[in-house]
Amino acid sequence: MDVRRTSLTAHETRNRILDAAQALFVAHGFEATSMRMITGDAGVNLAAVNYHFGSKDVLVREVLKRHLQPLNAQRMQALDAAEAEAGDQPVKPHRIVDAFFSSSLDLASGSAAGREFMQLLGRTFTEPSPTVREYLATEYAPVIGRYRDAFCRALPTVPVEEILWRLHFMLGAMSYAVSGIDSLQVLTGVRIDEPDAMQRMRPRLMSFLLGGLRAPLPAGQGTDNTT
Amino acid sequence: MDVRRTSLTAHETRNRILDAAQALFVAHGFEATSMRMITGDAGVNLAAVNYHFGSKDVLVREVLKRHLQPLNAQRMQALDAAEAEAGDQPVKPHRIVDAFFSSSLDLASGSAAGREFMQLLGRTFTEPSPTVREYLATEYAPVIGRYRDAFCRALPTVPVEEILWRLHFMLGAMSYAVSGIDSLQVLTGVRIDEPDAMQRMRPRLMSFLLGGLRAPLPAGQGTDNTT
DNA sequence: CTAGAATTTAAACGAACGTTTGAATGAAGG
DNA sequence: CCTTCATTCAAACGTTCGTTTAAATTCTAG
Repeated sequence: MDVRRTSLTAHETRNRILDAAQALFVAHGFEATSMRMITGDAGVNLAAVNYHFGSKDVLVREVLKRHLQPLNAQRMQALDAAEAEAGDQPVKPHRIVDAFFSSSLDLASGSAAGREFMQLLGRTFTEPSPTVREYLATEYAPVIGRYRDAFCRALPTVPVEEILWRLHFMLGAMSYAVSGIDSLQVLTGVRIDEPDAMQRMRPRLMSFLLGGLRAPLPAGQGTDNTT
Repeated sequence: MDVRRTSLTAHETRNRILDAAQALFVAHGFEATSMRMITGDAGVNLAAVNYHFGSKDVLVREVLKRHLQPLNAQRMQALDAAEAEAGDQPVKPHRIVDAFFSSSLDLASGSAAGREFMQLLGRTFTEPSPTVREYLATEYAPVIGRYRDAFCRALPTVPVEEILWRLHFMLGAMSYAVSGIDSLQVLTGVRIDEPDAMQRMRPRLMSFLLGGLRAPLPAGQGTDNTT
């Protein structure tokens, strides 16, 4: 009845599968990565994924959850800290942006696995798989809600719809910057593999995001700015 | 020897395959879309794809090429026109941004098929398939080159590396805004299916992009700004 | 030491994949 | 009319997919 008997090696097998799967998902995508590729790279038996995770779909979710859950928790904490520091004043916009995106960039520039995961995460946002989309939505919903509210307090004169659009644009710029770095290579010759690529991108991305956030609102030209 | 005998219906078969394939690629991705799904939706025989295109890989390229080639041609023309209008003066940055992104947004807001294609294109940038990446690179290289030069002339004080980063960020914000609109739905409740969603997004995106482009350069903090 | 659960293993499962084949179909030219 | 050639069609090709099975192995607890 004691479940924790051989769990040490079991956890090791699980982690080896998760590591191999993450690397292969980045390199080939979810669909194009087969169980045999994963178990082969992980050095475990083909049946191990189904034994430890149940199915490939669950494995995909677990690969994402492993790093996304801590990441979003850190995003919450960073906003907590910024709000505590600001007292009863609204947090300044650039602090909110910093809280959200620094958490991501910390993960991306911390380790090779973190960079790998952020690359995967950026791709996953445009993943059509219903399972993946559903998981991402539930995982992100509370975080986005908190940040939306913080932005609304920080920019009380800006309609909430405008704030959501800009949050969306900022998310896109970052996701693409991290995950679509291969296309950047075509344009600039900068490779993400260079260990300091993330560090060099970071201040540039932050400046760009804040510039976009602070841009003048478009004049009410034809669009229904009823709110 | 006369090749144009039954070619009229042949072209029709080709187009029906391309249309069905594009819709399915958007809904399920390249890998998850099978030949049987495509030919079934198109109402043609299973062997038709291999007969008319040779392989699934070629079909994917043809689906992209059909709209991307005209799109990039229009981007070139738009920059030509802006440069002609500016005479020997450098084109203003906001005109360059407008030339590039208006072409995309025109396509996205023109027809349902155009919107569908732009959604597919945004996803394709993060597609790991080597065949697709290679095609995108060759298709985009001359366009990016022209726009990079235009930006360099318009912003002579800004280092080319900074310009490329910002171009990359802008591309990401737009790609994500168009293709990842499903995640926007989670955040805002705005659905891309609404016919005027693109029109409502357009001024907001343009304002955001220009704000990011004009943002102050990050101070040389720790990064090697040797150039 | 031994009973028993947890894990690993090799082998096989049916289903779906992209592609190929050879005959049937249809329209145009001599 | 008959040949010709492009196209369509149903059927099958071999391969790979995710998953399952049952025996072998490893580990722990009593």
